[in-house]
Amino acid sequence: MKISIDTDYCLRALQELAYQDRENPYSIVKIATKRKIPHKYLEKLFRRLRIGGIVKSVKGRKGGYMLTRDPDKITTKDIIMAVDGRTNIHSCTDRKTEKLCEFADQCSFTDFWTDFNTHINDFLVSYTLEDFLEKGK
Amino acid sequence: MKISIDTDYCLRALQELAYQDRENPYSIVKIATKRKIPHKYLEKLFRRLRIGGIVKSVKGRKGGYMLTRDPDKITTKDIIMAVDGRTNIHSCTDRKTEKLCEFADQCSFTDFWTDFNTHINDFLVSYTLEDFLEKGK
DNA sequence: TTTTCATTATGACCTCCATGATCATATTTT
DNA sequence: AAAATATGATCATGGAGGTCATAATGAAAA
Repeated sequence: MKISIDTDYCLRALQELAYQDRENPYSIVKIATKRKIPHKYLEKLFRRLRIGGIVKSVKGRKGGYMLTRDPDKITTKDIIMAVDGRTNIHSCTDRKTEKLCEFADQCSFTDFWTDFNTHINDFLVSYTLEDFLEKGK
Repeated sequence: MKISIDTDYCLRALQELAYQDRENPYSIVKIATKRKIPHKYLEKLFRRLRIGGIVKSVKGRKGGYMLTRDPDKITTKDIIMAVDGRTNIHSCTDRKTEKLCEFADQCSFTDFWTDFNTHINDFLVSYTLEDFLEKGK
């Protein structure tokens, strides 16, 4: 039960990107060096963010990345979903086959896990990228 | 951001133990075979639960484990703390040195992580082992 | 009283996968 | 040509998950 370093990197990188001009692409190398993130690694993360619809890319010289929408429209849930593929802390599925446990409906833990997932989800939806920007800068 | 299998195992095992007579030790082998948990692995987990004050042990023949207190006095937070050593999802510390980030007080993410940890903590405290026992059995 | 046996106690060890990170190379556009 | 993204292969490592061997303990059988 720990946040992945991927999420951590993405939050910092997206914060940096949010400070830039929305209309001009900003390169990964700049973000990476500024925020001290391995830039080859950040490339991979931004690929996921692009597929997840958080950022869009412009190729070639003068290219780079831009946010697809205003920071207050990007929740932490959106970001974690894009980068990790899920936000639920537990699913009543087999760890290997991914199949739902056949006793889930009669299991006394199911409600607990569902409730837990919901709490986390609600929390993550309540924070947006906007919340991480210093006002007045 | 995923619950450890250790937590999962412990919840099931403690539920099983909670169904037994509080005054008589119940052996790990019985719990393990009943709940289909590798018993050698469960031994290690119960060591942590004992050190964490969730269960107490009786050695020798007829020995085994017992809960140290009533199920409604054992929260999921207690269990996860005992078995994983923490319940916080993120700490603003270096992953290797464990030292607190020197910019934590001026960092715009600190509040978010603190808030996140608090939410999870509150949630975990609100559930006890009692909640997982079928009434009327 | 002695022995046996079922249990916990402890630490070393093993295996494997996910995480974290790099490299090489292709593609695009100024 | 240069500077950027795009993509996939590959590498390294730690931690998660699990096993093994052996000692210590204490109740019950002999």
